[in-house]
Amino acid sequence: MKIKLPSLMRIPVPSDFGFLSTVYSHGWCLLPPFHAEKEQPWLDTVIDLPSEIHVPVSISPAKTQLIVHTTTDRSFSEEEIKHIRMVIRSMFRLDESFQDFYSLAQKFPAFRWIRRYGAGRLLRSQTVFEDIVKMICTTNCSWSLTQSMVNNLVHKLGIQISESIFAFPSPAVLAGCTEKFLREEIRCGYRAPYILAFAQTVTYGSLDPEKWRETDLSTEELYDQLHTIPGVGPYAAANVLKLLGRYEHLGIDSWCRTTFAELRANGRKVNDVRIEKYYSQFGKWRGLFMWFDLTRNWHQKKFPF
DNA sequence: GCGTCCAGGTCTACC
DNA sequence: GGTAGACCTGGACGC
Repeated sequence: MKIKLPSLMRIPVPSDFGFLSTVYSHGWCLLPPFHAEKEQPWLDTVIDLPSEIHVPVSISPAKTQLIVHTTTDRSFSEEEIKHIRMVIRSMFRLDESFQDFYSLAQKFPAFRWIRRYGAGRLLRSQTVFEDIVKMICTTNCSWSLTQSMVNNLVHKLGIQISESIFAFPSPAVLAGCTEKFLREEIRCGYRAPYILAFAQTVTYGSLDPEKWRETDLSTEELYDQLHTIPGVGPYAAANVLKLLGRYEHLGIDSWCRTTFAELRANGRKVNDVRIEKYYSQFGKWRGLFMWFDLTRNWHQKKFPF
């Protein structure tokens, strides 16, 4: 039986969930298919159904719920509606428990703000594949170049939904590209062979990164597997791990070093050993503590987007 | 407008 | 195991 997707789909959220704090938890909300307007309480994106239908949605918060609007007037099966709901819950990390994280944060006065602001959740893409491709695009370049690469990927290879809305390209589409195209049209530079090889391994090989969101592998085993992907080094592997719900690695980059130095060392240059040592007091949550420590100003003053 | 320099994370070759 | 250099791009800067 086919039923119409309601223009208002409502998804309950946990009491410790903060919509804006999650949307602006890091830069992903500015990379398409995500689209967020400066501090406006909604997030646009495109949900890809298994039937290869792409559904544009706009998500906004209510008191204890997310409200999902869609502009499409097509009908959806119950399974498709279930899929849309599951994807949105996964993007906003609604099914992850942050109780232990908040309990630990409460013990440190400097970190009590995190729960107060409903922060703690890191926005993630629809698929692990998309998160990894985007993470490779953040390596060794400025944020503006990352935006340029992802914009090109989506607008030149993704399915067009409307005039301005595109879906993220599938592994198969990326696997069918040439290295030359990725270099010259997407402007990926030397990352082109890495992205191509990853997409081809996912499409034609045995690698299924989506399994990593539900796996019995230890964090170190998972880290090692991520590290085997060409183009994914310590920084990228650690930050993909955070999007998989594992926070034991810090994923320190140059911005983290500079910000830590300003925040906790009076501007003096610090090495990674000192940063690791400082956050080791937060145990398995240390990666998340580091991130929200360094981005505290975003939440308390003004999001930098 | 043009040329040069620099920052950024990963990989590879070398010691 | 540690280190140096190459990879590539866009932005900043000087002329």
